[in-house]
Parts: sequence; structure tokens; C-alpha cells
Amino acid sequence: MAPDRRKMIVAAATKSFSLFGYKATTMDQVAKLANVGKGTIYTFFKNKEELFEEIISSLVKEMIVEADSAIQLELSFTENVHRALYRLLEFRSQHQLMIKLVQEEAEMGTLAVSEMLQHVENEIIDYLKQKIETAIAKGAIPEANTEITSFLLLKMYIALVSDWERNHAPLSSEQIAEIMKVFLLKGLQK
Amino acid sequence: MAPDRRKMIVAAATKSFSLFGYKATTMDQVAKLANVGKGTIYTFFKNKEELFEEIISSLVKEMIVEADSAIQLELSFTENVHRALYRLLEFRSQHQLMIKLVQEEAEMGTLAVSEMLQHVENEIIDYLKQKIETAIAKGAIPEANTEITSFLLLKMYIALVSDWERNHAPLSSEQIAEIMKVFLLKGLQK
DNA sequence: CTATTGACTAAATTAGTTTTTTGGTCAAAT
DNA sequence: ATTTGACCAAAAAACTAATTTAGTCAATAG
Repeated sequence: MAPDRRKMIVAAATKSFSLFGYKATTMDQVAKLANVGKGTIYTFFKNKEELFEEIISSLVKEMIVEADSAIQLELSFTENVHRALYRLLEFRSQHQLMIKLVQEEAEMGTLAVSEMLQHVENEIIDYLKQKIETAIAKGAIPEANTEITSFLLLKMYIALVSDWERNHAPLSSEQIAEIMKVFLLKGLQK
Repeated sequence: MAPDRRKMIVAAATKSFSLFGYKATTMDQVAKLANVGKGTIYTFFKNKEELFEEIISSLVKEMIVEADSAIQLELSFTENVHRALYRLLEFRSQHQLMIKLVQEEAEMGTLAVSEMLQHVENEIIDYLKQKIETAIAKGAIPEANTEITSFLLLKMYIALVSDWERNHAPLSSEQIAEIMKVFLLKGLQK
């Protein structure tokens, strides 16, 4: 049974990116961790960035599985939006690789990392967009610009979960759900 | 009529900060621009940062005057929130000093500048908070956590006006007003 | 006397140079 | 047909020297 070199490489790179970040991970290190010659990496991946892309791509798939598993058909659309988003942001704050990448972007501003995080954000927005389109088709919510709506939903969520904590004590899931309800359901108008 | 040295210094520093940013402005330069010996600056201000603070403090006052002038009593609360916020973000994108500081934060990450922009943001949130409290007292909108609500309102606005433009064509004032209405007034629920 | 100044200094920043590291290649080995 | 690691150019880091700058304070001016 020959070891699957490709998988070893991806596993090693994932581990190293999670531990040290993108920039501080060297291809020599990945090769050593994967018990593989450095050249072998380049038979599977064009370069470091493509290896990174593959890993992020898997990560996004994982996230979507997570979000989907949070959705329950018997609940309302609004409730499910909250549940899916909350699961996604929990994922972001609990997965070692995501934590490291967010940190690397903040501290060093590594370009490849910024691009990749932007990409992840866009994927999440696309995911939300699809859910919103389905809800509109089913007549569950009124028509709207789905691109802007999904964009704004995510931004609101990030504001509540991450930005808020810069100056205040973190909000509980229940508090966030309550706030979302005010904005999504009733609006501020009496 | 002795020239008011303090005013000359503040004027010179404002000009230089607007033109070159915080870091690239030297105290020698400010002194020369203000036709004043460098030591004189330090009889009025403890250090460079305190001089900066005074200028930002004036800026915030200007912004509040701007926002207030956008408010019209005969319009609805929601409409006025939109008008005031729009005026504030217009201010940010049109005032030379603000433009320069936002740019300096993005490009160089100057700490003193980041702190000052955070301070400006907090002042805006405080301003919104007062308006919301008044509206609640008048019974115009339902009760809510005013701290979170004002925070979220600003974040939504910045998302629509600034973040959106990273990947899309800018939204017009009318479009933004429409989106705000959906979220503040009606919610997404049918 | 008080208010103002600019030469002065310690500390920080920048510029220039050398050394080390790193992504990627490819001839040799398996 | 795969895999490898010595090798290379280019990028990054480390180091140093030279310059700049915030802030001080003894001398000066009014």
C-alpha cells in the first residue's frame, strides 16, 4: 500500500498553515512534515498559492456543510438565517486555520491571506444569496436585491460578533438572535 | 494686535496633517508653517498627539453640525437617520483631513491615526445614540438597546457606502435610502 | 518678569549593504 | 514514470551607518 503522497502533502500543509500561518510556512517544512521530497509537491501543485487555494476550498466546503446542518425546515426563514450565520461565525472563531489566517491578516497584512479571506467571505455571501432566492421563490419573504441583502446580512453579523467585541463584552447567541429579529422581522418602526 | 500663536499653530498643523498625514508631519514643519518657534508649540500642547487630538476634536464638532443640519423635523425618524448618516459619510469622503487619515491608516497603519479614527467612530455612535433615545422617549420607535442599535446602524451604513464599493459599483443615495427602509422599517418578513 | 525661541540630544526612522532564507527547477536516482 | 534534494535567482531578514525627529531648556527678546 503506497502512501497517498498528495493527501500527505495537503495534510502537512494544513497543519503548518494552522500552526504558523501562510507566510511562516515554508515549502521545505511542508515537504519534511509530509515525508516527501520538495519536488513532489510541485508535481501536484503549481506553486505555494495553489496548494493554499485547495486547502481553503476544502475549508469552505466544510463550512457549508456546517451551515446546512444548522438549518431546520420547521423553523422560520429568519430563525434559520440566524442559525446558519451563527454556525458559520462559530466555525470561524473555532477552527485553528481560520483563527491563524485572521490573525495573520491583522498583524502582517499578508496579501495572499487577505485575498483568500475575501474569497471565503464571497463564498459565504453566495451561499446566503441562494438561500434568500429560495425563500423568495417560496414566497416566504418579499422580493429584494439578493446580492445586497446577503452582503448586508453577513456584514451585520460580523459587526455583532466580531467588531462589537473590540469595545464591549461579547453578545450571547440569544442576544444576537433577538437583535436580528428586530432588524429582519419588525424593523425599528412602530 | 499680537497674532494669536495658538490659532496659527492649530491652523498650520491642520493644513499639514491634511496634506501629508500624521506621521509625515514634523513639528519643525508645523512651527515653520505657523511662523513660530518650535518651543512655542510645546507651551500650548504637551506633545504631537495632543495637538492632533485638539484638531480631531474640532473635526468631530464640525461633523455634528453637518449631521444636525441634515435633519428636518417634519420628516420621519427613519428618513432622518438616513439623512444624518449620509451627510456624515459624505463628510468623511470629502474632507481632506479625513481622506488623508483613512488613507494613512490603510497604507501605513499608523497607531495614533487608528486610535483617532476609532475615537471619531465612537463619537458618531454616541451622537446616534442620543437621537435614538430621543425618538424612543417621544414614542416614535419601540424601545431597544440604544448602544447596540446605534452601533449597528453605523456599521450597516459603512458597509453599504464603503465596503460595498470594494467589489461592486457604488450605490446611489436613493438606493441606500431604499435599503435602509427595508431593514429599519419593514424587515425582511412578509 | 514672562513669553518665545532654536540649538541641542536621545531616540526613532530610514537608507544602504550583506547575509540568509525561500520558492521553484531539473538532472540524477529509484 | 515517479520521486528526489542539490541548486539558483530572487526575496526577505539582519545589520549597520547615517539621518531625522519629538521634545527640552538655557539663552534671548519684549
